[in-house]
Formats: sequence, C-alpha cells, structure tokens
Amino acid sequence: MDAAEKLNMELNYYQKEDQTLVAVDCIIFGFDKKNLKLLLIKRNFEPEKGKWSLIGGFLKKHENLDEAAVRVLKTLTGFDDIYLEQLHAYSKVGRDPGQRTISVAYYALIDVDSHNFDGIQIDSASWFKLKEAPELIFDHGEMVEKAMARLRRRALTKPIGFELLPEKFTMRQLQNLYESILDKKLDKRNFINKINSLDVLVKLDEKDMSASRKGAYLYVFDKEKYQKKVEEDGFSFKI
Amino acid sequence: MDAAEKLNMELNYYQKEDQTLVAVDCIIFGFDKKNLKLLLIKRNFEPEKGKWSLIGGFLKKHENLDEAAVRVLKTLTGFDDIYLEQLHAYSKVGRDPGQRTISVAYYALIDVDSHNFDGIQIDSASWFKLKEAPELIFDHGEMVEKAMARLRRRALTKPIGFELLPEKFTMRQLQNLYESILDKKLDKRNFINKINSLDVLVKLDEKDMSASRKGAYLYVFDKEKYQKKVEEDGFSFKI
DNA sequence: TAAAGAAGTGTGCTTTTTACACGAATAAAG
DNA sequence: CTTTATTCGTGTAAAAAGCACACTTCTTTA
Repeated sequence: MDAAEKLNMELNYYQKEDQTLVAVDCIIFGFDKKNLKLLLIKRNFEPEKGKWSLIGGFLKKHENLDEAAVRVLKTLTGFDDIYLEQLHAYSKVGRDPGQRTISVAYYALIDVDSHNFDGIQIDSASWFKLKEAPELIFDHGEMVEKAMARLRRRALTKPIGFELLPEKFTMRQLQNLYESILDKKLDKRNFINKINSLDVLVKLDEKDMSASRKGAYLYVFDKEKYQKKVEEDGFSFKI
Repeated sequence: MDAAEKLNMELNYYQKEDQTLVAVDCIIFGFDKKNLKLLLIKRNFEPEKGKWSLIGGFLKKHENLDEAAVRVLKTLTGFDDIYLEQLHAYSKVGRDPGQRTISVAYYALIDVDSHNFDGIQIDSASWFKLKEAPELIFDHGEMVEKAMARLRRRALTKPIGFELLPEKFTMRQLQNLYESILDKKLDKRNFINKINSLDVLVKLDEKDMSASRKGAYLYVFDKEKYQKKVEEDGFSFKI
C-alpha cells in the first residue's frame, strides 16, 4: 500500500478516525483608562475547582469556532459586540486531565468603562492587572503570554487599540494604553505627532475634565476615514 | 441556573459534548532558486476525487497537532526536518461535505533543490508556481492566501527565508527569494547593504558558477550568531 | 581579442525617528 | 482675590534609516 492509498483510507473512512472534544478559551483584555487587565474566573467546578482560569466552552456541531467564541463571551459578559480574534490551537496530549481536548484560543478586547459589568453572569469573575494575575490552570498561562505578544504586534499595525477605549478619549488615555500594551514609556510629543500624522482621529470641541484642571480635548477614531485610506491609498497604520 | 452553573455543566459533563474530527492541512512552500512554489496533490479518492488539494490527515488521540503535521508531511515527502508553523484553525460548518471537521492549517518551508523528491510518496503530487496553482477544494484556497500573507510578514522579521534556500546560497538567490515572497523587485545594492548590516551571514571563499561567467560568492546563515545577537543585544532581524 | 552577461560596489538626498522644555489654563486652597 | 498645584499642549534640531541611482570587474565563449 503506497502513501496515497494510506491517505485515501484516512480520508475515506472518516468513521474510523479519532474524534476529539474541541474547546474555545478566551483571553479577555480590558483597559480602564489606566491599566491593561485580564478577566478571569475562579472555577467552582471540577477539574481544578477553586483555581483561576480563562473562560471557555465547547464547540458545538452547528457552529464554527468564531461563533463558539462569541457565545462563550456572551455567556460570561452579556455582551456580543466585542472584538475577537483567533489566536492559536493548543493540543498537548493530557493538557486537560478530564478528557483529550484541544482548545482554540481567542483573545478579546473590551473597553471596561463603557461596559456595565454589574450584570456580570458569573460571580467569581474578576479583573486582574496583567502583572498581578494569578497562576492559571492547564496551559492557560501560555495562552495569555501568546495573546499578549499578539496584541503588542497588532496594536502597532492595526487600529485595534481603540477597541479598548471608550468612543471618546483623550490623547493621554491613548498614550497610556499604548504604554500599557508595549510596557514602556513613550514620549508625549513624539506620540502625539505620530498619531496626528496618521490623520484618522477627529478632535472634538469637548473636553474631559476628570484628570486635570485645564481639561483635555477628546478625540474619536474615524473608522470610515481609516478604511477609505486603506482602500484608496494603501495606507497602513503604523505606530 | 446561572451562567456559572451552565458552564459548570458544560465542563463537567464532557461526555455530553459534541466531538469533532480534527484534521491538519499543510501548505507546503518551496523555492527552487527562482520561483516560490506550492506542493499540491491530485486527489484519487472521494470526496472531490480528481481535484487538487493540500495534503492533510487527521489528528490522532496520542499526538498533538504539531506532531500530526510532521507525520502528514513525512507521509507525503519522506522528510521530517522541515520548518512548520501553525497558521489558523478553519471550522466553517459544512466546509468538508463528508463530515463535520475542523482543520488546523500549518505552513511548511522547504528548500526544494536539497531535498530529493524522486522518492516522493504520492505519484499525483506536484509543484506549482504560486501564481499558476489550480483551484483547490474546500477552503484550501483561503488557507494558501493566509499562509502567503503570514510568510510575507514573517520573512521580514524572522530569518525563516533561509529555510527555503540550500545551506550555501548567493546574494542573488536570497534577493530572488525575497522578491518572490514580497512579489516586488528590490534594488540590488540596497538589498545587499541591508543584509550585510544585519551581520548574520558568513561569506565563503567558494563561488557558485552556475549563473554567471564571473561566479558569485556563496554565503551561509550563521544561526548561532543570530541567536546570540537576539539573546544578548535584543537584536531583531528586519528587512 | 571582442562581446556578452552577471557580479560587485558607494554616495547623496529624502524621510523618519528621536531627544528634549516651557508657557497656558484652570480649579482649589488659603 | 491671590497663590499654588497640576496637567495640557506645542516645535525644532540632530541622528538614523531608507531610497534612488550607474559604472567597472571578471570570465567564458565566439
């Protein structure tokens, strides 16, 4: 039997193949105008009851992975208008001691302040500053690491940072966000010059008075303008 | 029943969850010193018999996804020392008409000339220039697109291009490779200056006489030097 | 010995990135 | 009413990186 026939067999006789549980786990990043945070739950069920983990759920027959991720996120937070991006599939044998499971990780970006989490669906969920997050079960720590690396890269080349901010924000808040994501201080003037040169923000006449006597002008991200620039001029967002 | 209990149920009663077939599909890129190519097979089995596709196989209980990808690749090519990287999980309901299957795509980089494909395991496999590749089954075309985009990004920031070249190569071959990957002409002098400024190649005393009367010096990538620079100086490879 | 063809090499201009400091505005405290 | 405290907002110059660009060298073959 040559290799083609072997593959043939594999592909024809689907019923002989091993089936697997497929899970979706979500790394949920939030930003509260100051710190980058992670939403975790304390498991009140086995296995690993009492330990902290990402939220997750299993893929169902009738849905694709993106839909499963949205469902899982909505179950926990009540929101379904949240930025989600597939990250990586984790499949180590024995990663979940219960049963052979592979997990496809997604990361989500939420503007914490504009979403009311009072109605949060799970009591034992809470936000942790990234650096103060507890140890996580299974390979969830690894997932968070990879999500963070992905976020760092993406935020430099795509305007996803705005997903973490309220619709109206100050330059300072935007800079704080980037400083949190990149984990380093940026120069205020250079940052503002760079952002302005991108020419995708609209400066409002309104001020945010919450952080200073003087007040700081509010800006909004002009998504249409951004997309038009991308399509028409091959513009690329780079910070 | 609150959301926590619902998740609890989901997570506890593993046996009630839908199981899924998990496949691995490989986008195999090759470079023959001139063109970037794709290795495809003509299916001599159902479904979609007679059409072109990526090679693939199913994940088995005892292996993780990386191992499955290596196995699939070895089955087809006979080689198992090939660069592989996970790309994305595809899960559209009905993507495979046979049975509900999700597929995790991997892309592979092969130096075509140094690998003897005479002993290739499947008769109906062949290399296609990227722009001349036939239409593919299922969502394989989408996978190739995404792999290409990933390769373009990666090759600019990681020294993975060398995986596509023989151990010894000329500057011109390296430039041809980058021109193929980026699909644009590069300036010879600027390219060489850039590469030399990275300081990770070793120029040999040997010449390649195959492409010119004069002959062109051969170079090798100094992997140890590269890794040392990354670790010690935070060096980052950028083309 | 002439012709052909790829190999090899450096400079000046433009653009981008980086470093860096002070006056303006305003509310709160006295 | 005046002072104080605090954040906001702004520009320039130097350095580095990117980019455009053309001629000579080498060697084989006719």
